Amino acid sequence: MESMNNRLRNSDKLTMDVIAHNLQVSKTTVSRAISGKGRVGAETRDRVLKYIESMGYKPNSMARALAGAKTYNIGVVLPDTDERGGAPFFKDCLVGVTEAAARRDYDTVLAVISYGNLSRLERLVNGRRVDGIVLTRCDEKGKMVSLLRSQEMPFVVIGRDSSKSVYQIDSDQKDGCAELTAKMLRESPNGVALLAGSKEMDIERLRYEGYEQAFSQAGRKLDKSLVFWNSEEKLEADLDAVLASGARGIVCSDDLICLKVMESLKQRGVSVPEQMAVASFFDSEDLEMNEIPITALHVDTKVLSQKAGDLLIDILDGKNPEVRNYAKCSVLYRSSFRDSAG
Amino acid sequence: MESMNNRLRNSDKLTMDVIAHNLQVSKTTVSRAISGKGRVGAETRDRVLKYIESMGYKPNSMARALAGAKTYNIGVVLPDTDERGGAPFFKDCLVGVTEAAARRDYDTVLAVISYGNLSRLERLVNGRRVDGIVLTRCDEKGKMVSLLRSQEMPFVVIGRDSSKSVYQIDSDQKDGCAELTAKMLRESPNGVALLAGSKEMDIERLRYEGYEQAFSQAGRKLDKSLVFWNSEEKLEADLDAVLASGARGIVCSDDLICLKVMESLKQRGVSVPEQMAVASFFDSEDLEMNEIPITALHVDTKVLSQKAGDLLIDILDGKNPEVRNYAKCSVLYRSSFRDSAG
DNA sequence: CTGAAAGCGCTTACAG
DNA sequence: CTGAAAGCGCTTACAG
Repeated sequence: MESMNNRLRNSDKLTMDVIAHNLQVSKTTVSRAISGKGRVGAETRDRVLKYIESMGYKPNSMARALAGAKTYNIGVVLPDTDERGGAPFFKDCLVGVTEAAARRDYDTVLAVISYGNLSRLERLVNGRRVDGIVLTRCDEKGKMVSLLRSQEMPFVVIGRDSSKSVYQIDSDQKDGCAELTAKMLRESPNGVALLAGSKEMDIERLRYEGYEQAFSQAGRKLDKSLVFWNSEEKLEADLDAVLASGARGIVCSDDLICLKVMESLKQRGVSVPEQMAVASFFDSEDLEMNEIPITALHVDTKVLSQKAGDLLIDILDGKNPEVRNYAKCSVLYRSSFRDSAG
Repeated sequence: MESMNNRLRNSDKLTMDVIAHNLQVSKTTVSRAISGKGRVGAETRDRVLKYIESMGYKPNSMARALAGAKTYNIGVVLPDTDERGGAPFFKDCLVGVTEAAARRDYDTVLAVISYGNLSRLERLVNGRRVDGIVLTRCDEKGKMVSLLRSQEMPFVVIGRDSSKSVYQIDSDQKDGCAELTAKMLRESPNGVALLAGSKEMDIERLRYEGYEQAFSQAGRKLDKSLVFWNSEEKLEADLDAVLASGARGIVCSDDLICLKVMESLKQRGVSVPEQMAVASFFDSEDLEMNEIPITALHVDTKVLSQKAGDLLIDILDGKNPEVRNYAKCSVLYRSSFRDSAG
């Protein structure tokens, strides 16, 4: 009878009060057993844990949020535009952040931003509906950063941000370029040429550093005459030089240059990869869909965004992580260059 | 001095209590002015509203959630798989639902589901982190429906669901087919042929109904000899018949049939759209990318999902909407058939 | 190790 | 039309 009464009471609404009453302990003890914070006797803790498990009790998240001044929600900002090929990137971001968040007991709330209108983000931030924000690729990042700073809302950026004080998580292109170059170098005794873009661009210099690093790590001499800057503008001449050099491998700093290289090599009757290995430091669908699919350095958006979620929650947990963080790039081997070692 | 004191106090943390104190009214009044529920003098209301506006006050959403037993969050479920071409669909769903939600002061929380593991959804539901759920295309919909029902969590499904009691929002293919057929009929005095799939399939019969409707609405006689079921299997024979009939238009019930039709017409030297107009009742990227881009009925995922969000919130607001709801399809005109009227 | 009590910032009967 | 007060379901000093 007694137990039946309890069941009836409980089935109505199971709260810490009810649990405490049924277990003859205090609400405080129940709370501590669940959260793991504060001392509780091991025996008591187990009893509580077992009971809530058996009853399928889940703490009310809103009450927890209010009392603890934490929402356990993180916001993810994405643009409402559908740029060509952009959708997979954003879906991967969302999935990655959400998985990382879920593992640490956070949920993900969306803010969809139209150009010129940050109201959706303001809502999340001003209404304190989230504890922190992940910013994905979007216009007006600058404005958002100002807003978040002024409201003292913690945030991280997926991708490179020039500010030294913005938590960010980017792909480790330098290491990736080094890895790809190293692989090619191993099979190309006469060197590997680099067809790069403008030296003025940070990203181009970074890729060059990776290229450089592969040589020094392999203990090989870098032949500067095989490095071509601004290559789009004088591709044919550069390729003449590469072919004359006897090098059997080319790395291109992006997909556009690479596509042109492939076309020119085809014109010249140079077969890829038999006579010349080719790879790109930047992947794109066009590389995959090319007549001869092209090996390229690939950024795994899901991994990148998982790290972004983890980074944000580290910050929320009061840890002091690095401001700039990098996720490893992977080489996606396709026909234009195969790693015979692997 | 006094006012400065207030400013200092307020800048610390602006709550209803502080506002009530500063305005010499009760918290109750402030709350009512903001929510619009319960009577407040117009003058008082305006004073409150003006004040909170000037102070940039935003009610704490967690407190509101706890007190009101409403989270003002809706959950959206999506799979973690990246099926080919699926990403745009899910991004559009998310954006659509989120926009509809935002307009009605709700936020969107994600639940990413891996196959065989509903724990992420359970978290949202059991922890009462959301007031309702939007289910997108995913495996295990059946299990989810059971879970949601057992927890009495309101939900809607994007797409057709066979259950008569599941709130759902689907594209209005019947009307769309009718519209497309009607347009073609107007320019094809000798009739429009339908190359369909299996009569056993609901969706195929539905499309046929749309086709039929176009005839009756136009006051034209439907020539059954121009309707071909299971057309994939005997396409050449069917096309022989269509061409012999003198019909100048063909609608195909899906993209696969349509692609085959285009190929066969090319073989036969029949030029599209000059000698034969062609369109599909189901769009796909392949239709857009075809040598002759093909006109097709298009489902606007964003509109569909906006309606899903609105439907869910209608339910949450205690309205009693229809169980089955439809969003208009639109005809995407491409080269294979142009609407000369438009 | 454990508990009584205050407090998080709202909403909403209930009583003027 | 307006307010005092209880309550939403937790967390967390504070005091044993």
